[in-house]
Amino acid sequence: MQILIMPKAILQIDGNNFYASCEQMIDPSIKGKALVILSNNDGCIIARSSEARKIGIPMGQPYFKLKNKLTQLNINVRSSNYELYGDISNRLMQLLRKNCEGLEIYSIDEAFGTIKRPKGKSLYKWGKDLRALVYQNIGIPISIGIGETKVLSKISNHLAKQMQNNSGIFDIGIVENKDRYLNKVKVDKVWGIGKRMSIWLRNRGITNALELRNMPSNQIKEKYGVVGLRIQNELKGNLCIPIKDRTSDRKEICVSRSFSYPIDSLEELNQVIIKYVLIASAKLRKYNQLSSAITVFTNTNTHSKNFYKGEATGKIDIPTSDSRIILKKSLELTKKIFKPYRKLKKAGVILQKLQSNQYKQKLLFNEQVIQKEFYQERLNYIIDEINKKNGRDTINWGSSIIEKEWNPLRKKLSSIKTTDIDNIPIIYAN
DNA sequence: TCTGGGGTCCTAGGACCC
DNA sequence: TCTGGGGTCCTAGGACCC
Repeated sequence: MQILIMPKAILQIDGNNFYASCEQMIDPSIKGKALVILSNNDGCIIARSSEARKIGIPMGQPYFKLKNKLTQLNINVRSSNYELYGDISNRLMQLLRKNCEGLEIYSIDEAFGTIKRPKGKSLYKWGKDLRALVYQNIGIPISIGIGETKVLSKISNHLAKQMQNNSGIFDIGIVENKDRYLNKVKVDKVWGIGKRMSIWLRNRGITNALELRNMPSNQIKEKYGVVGLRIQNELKGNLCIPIKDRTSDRKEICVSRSFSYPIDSLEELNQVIIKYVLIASAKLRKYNQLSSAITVFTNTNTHSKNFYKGEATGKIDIPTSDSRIILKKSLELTKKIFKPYRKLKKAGVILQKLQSNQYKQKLLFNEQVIQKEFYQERLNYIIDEINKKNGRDTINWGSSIIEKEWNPLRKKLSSIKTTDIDNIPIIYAN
């Protein structure tokens, strides 16, 4: 991991209503209209266009509860199309990287950047130009918050979204009356303050960012240790959470899904675990990393009475990214967590203890083993390449043939116009 | 009938070592 | 009566994030 040199200004950039904006970008017929995006299995609402937000459609609600209302109000609905969002995200991040000094990609729709601040000057104009450039090239509206630390730039972005005339840009690093702005931000909107902490703070009369910044730090430290202290320090303008280059230093890789219908046999559970292991180990190879521990887990419906959760972890002696070795281990673990007569609703695998493959232990054994390892690596590589070109399931291990029906439902999926050649829009010229 | 998926970081406590 | 002190490593679980 590379920690970048302490900068003068931190930027926090995010795509507005990112999933909804992506959908609206590829389908002009829903531009400017109310739209919601559903999670896997079309379960919950996980994103809304600003129009849907204005109407008062809540976030995180189960779709089945709101289905009628959405139809009545004529609100557009889409299943989540992660291939599309991932592709747009890559383009966005590439453009941002070109225009910032340092960049930390924080999530699919969000990044922290660094830029030198011209002495005592606001970066508002600079941000406005960047925003225009992104809209022109990617077609997605963004917001930019600027401040001295990550926590302050997050707050700045939050405020930017509320200011009608600011075009989604705000620079809290240079404003005259900073405290007045901090006073406006509710304490639970501060980055790093979640449900538990905000209840604790409110019980002590701390309701906004300004009060949090000014409260005695020993109280925070006693209750929330360095984590709490860091947030307070960042509010004071002292950079404690560095900008990181996280392109290759993931700590774990998790692949998990809910099934479209419950599973109750070991064979079926094995099948889905195999599928998830293959996705996870391909990711591992993509990031040039090796894993030396794996966890598999499964559970029944979280809302049911006899909730069951099984979890097992196993070590892999020599760190690897070889699908076959990881598969073998994961199936041993699957046997441990399977319970008959339980209607399993979800399962997943987590690859842990990741390390870079630059430091791979060389085997000390004979030539034959090295040869075998070499061919194994080639085999994995070739499978990845073929799947990258032709789609994830083009070629696969014999054991992973899977019944389609377990795969999550996406009834209202948009087509993938930017990543799939068959879906490229056709324009007819007269 | 129906309730997402993928991460990070920190701490406490146990096992073990000298 | 009295029961060292310091350290590391690992794991489970909490809290938070998008």
